[in-house]
Amino acid sequence: MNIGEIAKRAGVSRSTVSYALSGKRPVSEDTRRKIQRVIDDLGYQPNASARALANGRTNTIGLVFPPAGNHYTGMQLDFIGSVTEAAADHDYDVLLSPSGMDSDRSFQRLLGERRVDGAILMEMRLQDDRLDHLTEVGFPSVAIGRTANPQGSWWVGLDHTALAAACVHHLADLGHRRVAFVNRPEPLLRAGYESAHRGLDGFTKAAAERGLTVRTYCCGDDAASGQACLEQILHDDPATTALVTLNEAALGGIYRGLAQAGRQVPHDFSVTGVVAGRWAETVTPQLTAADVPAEQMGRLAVELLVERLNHPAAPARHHLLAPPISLRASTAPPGPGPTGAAHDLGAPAHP
Amino acid sequence: MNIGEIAKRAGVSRSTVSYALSGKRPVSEDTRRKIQRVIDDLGYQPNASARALANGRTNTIGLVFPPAGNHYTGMQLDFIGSVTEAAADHDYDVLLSPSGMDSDRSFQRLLGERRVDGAILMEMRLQDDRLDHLTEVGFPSVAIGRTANPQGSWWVGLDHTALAAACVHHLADLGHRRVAFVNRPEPLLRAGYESAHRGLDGFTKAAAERGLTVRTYCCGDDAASGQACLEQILHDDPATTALVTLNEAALGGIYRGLAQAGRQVPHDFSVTGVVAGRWAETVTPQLTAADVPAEQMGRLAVELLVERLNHPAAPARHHLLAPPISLRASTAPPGPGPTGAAHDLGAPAHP
DNA sequence: TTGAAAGCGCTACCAA
DNA sequence: TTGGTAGCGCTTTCAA
Repeated sequence: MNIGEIAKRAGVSRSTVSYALSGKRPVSEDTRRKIQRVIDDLGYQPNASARALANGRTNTIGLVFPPAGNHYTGMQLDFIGSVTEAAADHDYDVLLSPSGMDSDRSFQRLLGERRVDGAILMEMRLQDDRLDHLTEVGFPSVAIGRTANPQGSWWVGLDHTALAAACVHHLADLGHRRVAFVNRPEPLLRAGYESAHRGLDGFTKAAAERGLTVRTYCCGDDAASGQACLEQILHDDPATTALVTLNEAALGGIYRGLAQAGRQVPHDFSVTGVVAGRWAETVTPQLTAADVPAEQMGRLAVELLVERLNHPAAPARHHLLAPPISLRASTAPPGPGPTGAAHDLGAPAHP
Repeated sequence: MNIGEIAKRAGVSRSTVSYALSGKRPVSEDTRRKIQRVIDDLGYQPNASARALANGRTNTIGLVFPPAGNHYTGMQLDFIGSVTEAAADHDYDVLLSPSGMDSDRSFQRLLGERRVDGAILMEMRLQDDRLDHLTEVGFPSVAIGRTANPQGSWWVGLDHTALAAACVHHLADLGHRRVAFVNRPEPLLRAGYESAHRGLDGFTKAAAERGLTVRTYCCGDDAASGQACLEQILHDDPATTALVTLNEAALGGIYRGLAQAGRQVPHDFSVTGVVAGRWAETVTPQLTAADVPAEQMGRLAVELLVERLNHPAAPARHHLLAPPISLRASTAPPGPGPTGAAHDLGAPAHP
């Protein structure tokens, strides 16, 4: 059933039906009611492809979500969920593309075949060929994350530098002097992942500023790697009393490694980092962390994109978020150190 | 740029270009090369909407993934990831719909506006209005999960009954007599969630068979609820020595509750259940569980759907999976009970 | 306030 | 082996 059928049954022309639907031209209350009745009776819905072909808009946005290595992280799920729901609120559908690079078949389909009106990019890199490509061809997009040079582009990002620094200051304030940093997997760092780089930067600078002794590690996105990484940390410097992590998926493994090394959190060892709140609360003790507001970020990204689609000439806008650290239960002043067996020295070793 | 432009530059007709692209009609090697050259030069890609309009296929599949309550679970992420990648392998794109019900706007768009060729349904209920609707209008779909009466429909599911029963037998074999069951949230159970119902069934029957004393609980999909639920369990029957859970998101909270109650896993208390392997390994000790093969299920669902799309008259097919229990570290023979302080009975040497 | 008709870009039928 | 052309179902301009 198509618009012609509706027109015939309502005794009007196809254009009138179209206008009655879109409201782009006045239609007498009478005919509009007549048409609506037929539409309701037949449960008519206009064909999306035809509509897209005729007016050049698909009412679909592309969500480019490459796997971060072998698999996806919990944070990505939060983004996908919030983007999809926000999009639905604006009557947009979301088309998924698992593309890691500009040259992916799936990415090419998205753009080249004009399946979507605009795109939201996840897992940004400091130099991002996907974004370069989009900007070059003038395709509307909003990034979750920002490149090294984000001027003139649309994005909603997290101030990873400030967040990692805040973690360092928090630990330094508690009296920690020897702190490790657990980053995302090495391949991602090499690929130029924004969060990994800026986080590392923020950590390093703040640590230098506070005169801390630090070591930095890359760590696979899974529990086993987290555990291995923690073992490495304690092996490299048993006097380490705290760590900062960006690696949500490794968190469970880090805790396990700590437990097996006989370090109790937070008495013997403090853990903090940048992690979506929902996942920070699954570990025991709950993680004191800068909570990634994934829900809000997804929603903002959609809103920016919709705005951009509606106003093609609008100047670039962005949101840089820097959520505060949520104090939970995984940090405390440093304990007596690796040799001590007592867990009850109320006071920090280094005030 | 469109197919006409290509035709003009290659000095052939539009139909020839079309056939050269689709291969549905022989084209001389000469002209095909000429055409290909122009296409490569201009980077031409056919417009998806036009193509969809002309041949009635969108090359897109819909993934209907309703939030399970307030938010999404880790397992859903695994499904989304595997479905998207499997679809990409078949040159299909994936359109997301957060629809919980047949009547959702987003669901109606998917079908009514013919945005997709077929759909994959997640979060099945025993009576599922979405599937009823799809079947009624003859829309090709594959469900991840199955209804009470799955005959004649396409699905890939998990034998939750057998899986939950296997957990019970595993615990009974170890000597546990008082066992709790931690289900998905109550609203989902009331809504008729398949996994929640069949899991509960399998648990109850197997427990009766083994003469166990049991209590069953519903539990919110988050750590806080898990903790609260565990407290309730120990309050209701402090002699409980083990539990079976389907609730992956509550797992961290369950462990926390156990720790706070002074029960060590697995010495004083055993935990097992049905959980995607990746998440079972984030807790310490790692969870002995029937691993949900989410990756495989997503892939199978796509393959079934593609088969169905290519052979509209093919008889319904399905896959019922029943993965074995992966023995990890969270179960052991029951300890001395709630009063005992000794943690060094016959349990495994390794914490 | 309404209708007729020309596209949108592609596919596939009918002829040659 | 190729070209011409009539749709696919909708939007929108032009006329009335």
